[in-house]
Amino acid sequence: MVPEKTIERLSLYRRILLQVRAEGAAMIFSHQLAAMARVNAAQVRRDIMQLGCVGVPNGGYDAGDLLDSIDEFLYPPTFQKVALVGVGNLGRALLAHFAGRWRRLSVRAAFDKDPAKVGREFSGCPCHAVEALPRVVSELGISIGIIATPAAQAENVAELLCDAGVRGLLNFAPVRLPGPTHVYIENVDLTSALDKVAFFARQCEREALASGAGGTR
Amino acid sequence: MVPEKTIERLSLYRRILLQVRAEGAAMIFSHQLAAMARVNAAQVRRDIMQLGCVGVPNGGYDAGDLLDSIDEFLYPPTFQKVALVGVGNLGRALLAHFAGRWRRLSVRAAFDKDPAKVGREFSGCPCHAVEALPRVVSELGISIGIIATPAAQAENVAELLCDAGVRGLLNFAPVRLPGPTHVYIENVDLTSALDKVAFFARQCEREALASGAGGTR
DNA sequence: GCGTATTCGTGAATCCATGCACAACTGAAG
DNA sequence: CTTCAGTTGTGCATGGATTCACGAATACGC
Repeated sequence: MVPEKTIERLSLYRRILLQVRAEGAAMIFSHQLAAMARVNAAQVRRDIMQLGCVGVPNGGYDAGDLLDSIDEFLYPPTFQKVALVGVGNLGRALLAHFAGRWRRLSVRAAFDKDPAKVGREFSGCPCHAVEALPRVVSELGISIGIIATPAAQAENVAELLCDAGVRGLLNFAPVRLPGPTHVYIENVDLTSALDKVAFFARQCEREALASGAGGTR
Repeated sequence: MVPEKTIERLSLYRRILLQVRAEGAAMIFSHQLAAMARVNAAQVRRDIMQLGCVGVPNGGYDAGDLLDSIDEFLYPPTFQKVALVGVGNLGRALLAHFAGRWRRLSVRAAFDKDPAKVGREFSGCPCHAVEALPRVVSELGISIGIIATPAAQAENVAELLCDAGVRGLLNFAPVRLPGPTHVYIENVDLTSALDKVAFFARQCEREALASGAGGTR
């Protein structure tokens, strides 16, 4: 119903609006928001329409109202809990990155199979043994899983999480996870991302040389 | 010319093919690759066409040839060097994640403004002061930059890198970077990603409840 | 050699996202 | 009150990516 990209942009608008409000601006125009988010102004207005939020012609949008509408639209009325599996370098970085970033969403449990990590806390989040996953996820009512394990374990972990009742997965392992019905899966492939940048960087290089417009190299 | 998504998938196919070859299979069909990459078989064939690589009807593709073609297509003839800025939690995780993963691509320099980090090595990559960035990037011939700084510094760092001659940027800071011509920019927004999963997880939840088909919660 | 079942390559159709352009509306100035 | 510059909301066109569907080609069994 609501386009995926719109959700991503709303999350971005929210951060921009927080900053805008901190600077004291009460009203904001679509083209201002668009410039800061590096998107088209029409796009911004379309996205805002999805919220049911309206602006006034020649008046713009009320930054506070907009922020509230995004919060209400994007975040749940009840608290939403997240679990992270794989407390390696990436897992710890994600825990630190996500800690305290939301009001009604937080990573409440981490899991790892390394006994040295079990029982410790990482960025305020307790680490359990993987064996305890079904029980802990169930008991805490966790609805989202983040997978930061090596590729080999990813599929297994995904199944564990889904069986335990999770409804969304954010996967950082370099494999594409299958999508069981009624579980939303987002794959973030860091290796592909760098491969892509490397490829198009070379293409830019060639274009720059061909057109004569160019950097230092 | 070549679709962005195709490049991402080729990177994925490559990893799958490495595994397939390790298991001893010589030939592979488009539908097999498609199943493992969770995409459509026609998509796989289209992507492979871009390589100029051909298969034989009813015979499939030669896994080795395919792998070589992808390597040749995706990776540069000359070595490609990468710099990472921001050696925080995320930066260190990325250094560890990317270390030794490619043959003709590697992260050769890291930068941070914390004097305690300057001079040390992280995952085999030396950390320099940010002030040294223009010189080091130039001297080493680095063509790609990874930004893992807080949002506030991201734009500045991006400009530094571009001025130093970088042709591609992979940005993990929670802001959208502007795109100067002839520099390819990829924004990876972790916060948006989790927001998106959280949103659609709730939607899945509702659907599951509505349809009666369901998990444990 | 021949028929059959299977797969590749690709034109056409479909779908989704983005950008353009304009009518409708508002607030301010004269 | 009237005019006018400026903004919102949205129909329409554009474009890119994905899927469908089918002709052409091939391996295999007999």
